[in-house]
Amino acid sequence: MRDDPTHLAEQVAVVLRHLVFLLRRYSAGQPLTSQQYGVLGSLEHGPRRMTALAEDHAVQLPTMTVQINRLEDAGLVARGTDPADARVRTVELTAEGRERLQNVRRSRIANLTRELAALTEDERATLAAALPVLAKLGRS
Amino acid sequence: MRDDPTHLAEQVAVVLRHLVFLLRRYSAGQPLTSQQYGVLGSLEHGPRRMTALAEDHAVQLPTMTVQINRLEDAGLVARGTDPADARVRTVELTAEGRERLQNVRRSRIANLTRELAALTEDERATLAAALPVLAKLGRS
DNA sequence: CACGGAATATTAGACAAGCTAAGTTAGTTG
DNA sequence: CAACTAACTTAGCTTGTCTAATATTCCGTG
Repeated sequence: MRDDPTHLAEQVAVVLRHLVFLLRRYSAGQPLTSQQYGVLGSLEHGPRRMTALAEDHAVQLPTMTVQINRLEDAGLVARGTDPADARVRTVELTAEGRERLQNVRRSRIANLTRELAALTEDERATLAAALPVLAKLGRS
Repeated sequence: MRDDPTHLAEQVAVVLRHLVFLLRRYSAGQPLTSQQYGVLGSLEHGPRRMTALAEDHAVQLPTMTVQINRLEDAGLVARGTDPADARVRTVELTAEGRERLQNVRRSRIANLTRELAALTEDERATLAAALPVLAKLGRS
């Protein structure tokens, strides 16, 4: 009964709700929304096309168009074109976008680090061991 | 270095993003939104007042008013009044609301259970051990 | 090479979820 | 009792998402 998947599932469901809640609290009051930071993150390693961004974030293309419009208005990304295919629009970080991304990432990591530092070493080890398992969920 | 909080924080951040993503995918296409199910869940153990619901879900009162309006229109909750204080509106599940909540919960648990069943017993144990630690995050 | 279909993106229009500010009604207190 | 406070609701805004419709470009076939 200790490792009954259904029983475990109920506990996981509770914890997941807690975590979602936490994340929402973390990102309240930031200059950009978490979705927008997510998009910036996708551009970290170079330009991407609209379709790729939409797939990355599991949204429809028009949704991504709206997001990129706003980020472009804010000067954080720039649109370009693919020389090989004029239908394709590319998107890349501006210098300011890159800076913003780094700042936010640092602040997020710092927050999390503070929370993790409050745990015991055993707890951190337990958590670290579970991360690969959590990462596996949903990949099936 | 293995248990350096900053390093761990980076990994946790990645996994959390993954989990949020997962949850969003789970709740796509359901008849109600996950927020609405969340509200139904808060009513499971009896009537609550608007302020209490808003606090539960960390939203402002007007947001909760809108949610309850929709759930009331859908026949899933009913508003009442507090006999001791006429300013207070209470909200409780209707029979249909309770049924809907149970259905969704069953289906969610079933989904999660299926995913967990695909793991090895060791992985489930690792996950189970980490749940209390995850639940501790953000409580500080 | 012209034409039709496929691919890429944007625009338009809808809805949910959140916010703040302002309004209403009902208790509470000097 | 008048003024203040508390509990909600309403109104109006922004963001994020969707689908449907449109524009533009590419490609394959006759």
